[in-house]
Amino acid sequence: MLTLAVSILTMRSIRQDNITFQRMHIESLISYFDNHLRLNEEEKAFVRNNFFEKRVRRRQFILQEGDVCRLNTFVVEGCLRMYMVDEKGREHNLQFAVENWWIGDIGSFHSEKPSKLYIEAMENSIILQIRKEDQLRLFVEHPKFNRIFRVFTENALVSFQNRVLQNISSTAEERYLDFIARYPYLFNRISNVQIASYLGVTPEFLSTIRKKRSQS
Amino acid sequence: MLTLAVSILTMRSIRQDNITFQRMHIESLISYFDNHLRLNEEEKAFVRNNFFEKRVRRRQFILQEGDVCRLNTFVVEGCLRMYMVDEKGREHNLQFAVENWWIGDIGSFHSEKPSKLYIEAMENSIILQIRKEDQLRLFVEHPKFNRIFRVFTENALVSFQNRVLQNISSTAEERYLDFIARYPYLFNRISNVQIASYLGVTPEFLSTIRKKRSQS
DNA sequence: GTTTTTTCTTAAAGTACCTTATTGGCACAC
DNA sequence: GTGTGCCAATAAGGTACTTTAAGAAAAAAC
Repeated sequence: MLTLAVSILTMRSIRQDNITFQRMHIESLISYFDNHLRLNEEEKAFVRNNFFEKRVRRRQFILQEGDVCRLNTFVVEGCLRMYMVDEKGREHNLQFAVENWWIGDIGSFHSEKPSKLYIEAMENSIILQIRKEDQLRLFVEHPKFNRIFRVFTENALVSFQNRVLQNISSTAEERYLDFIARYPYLFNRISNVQIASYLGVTPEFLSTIRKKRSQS
Repeated sequence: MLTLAVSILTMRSIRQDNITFQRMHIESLISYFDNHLRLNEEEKAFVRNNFFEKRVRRRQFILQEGDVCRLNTFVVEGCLRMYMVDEKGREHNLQFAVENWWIGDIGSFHSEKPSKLYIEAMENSIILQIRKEDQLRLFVEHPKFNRIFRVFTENALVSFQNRVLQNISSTAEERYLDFIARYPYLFNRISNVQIASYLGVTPEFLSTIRKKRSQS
């Protein structure tokens, strides 16, 4: 009898923890927004009601070529990558996303045309997603989010501009060093194959770059 | 006396034309906005009062390395380019802008840090510019523009993403063909030196690509 | 209309990077 | 234990692209 009571208590405690834990995730998105532009209670409620949590396991896809991207994704925990497969079957990483990053095929999301991209979890991950129609409502009913997302998009644009500049002006070695300097937390977390694909070189050539650097 | 009268008339007529002409320019920006999201009279008035027209001649700069980019620029007529100069003195074109395009160093505009970019007119051009503080007022006083500029920025982001994908996955020849297909009006208008710099290859190599293509 | 500058082309030698193939190491499944 | 990926490293031969130099054509400046 005593044992039973303890076991029920334990279960309840675990359940409680899970609820707290899940609530924490959407709250971390809310505080993320709130840090950019203070939200009122209505706006917070909209976020709570329209983003839903999802858990994806390593190697699971949240978008595949040919699908229309109908969800915008915020990463709470874990790591994902977005990539293209060319006609020779080679993969090319367009973007990684770890904690507090957004990921999605914006082009497909807006045009509602089939995406040419894949988004795959590289680790077991926890994400928050919103449907396109809800995001549109978000922008109409709570115009503040236009401003927030305009700034996010501008920041993303700047980093892609820098990447283009690097690609047309730097060697693979320079791009690798810049990657390490810019994303030290990624560099320790993902394989060199993935980094090579992001930089636009073969893993073999990245390996020779690394060797050369470790020697000098 | 008659001659004098005629000459005054002519002058007035020219002056009149210029005024009409100038008014037309800001109106073309207004109808550009209006096509994206219908503007009311207040919003139109704000645009009329806060964008100012400027004429720049070929080879003139509207931004130079080290300057903070404090203006956002809309091209009414002409053609400009934005580029970086690397440590070896080579120029790398990040973007062109012709009629109805926006150009500016968004990173510097927001951070107010010195830009690493140049923006130079490649033809005599007519542009409309807004100061940063006025654009911020635009966003606060007329929230609709957050939405408009969010969409512009998203479109720009998509095209830079495509460019990154191309740079890491395609050969110079493929990128050249794509450039021609995507921007036929630019291809006829700017020199191959500039196109090469945009694609990230030397003019000499672009020349061999062109030769190879003209033969087959 | 002439000079000056810029653009386009060609060619040869050099370098950055790719392809293919082979190896060994490490994690995970059966 | 043995098989089965997946990842990192290495090497040799090949290709894409650069560098340098030089000449001709076109455009811009005077």
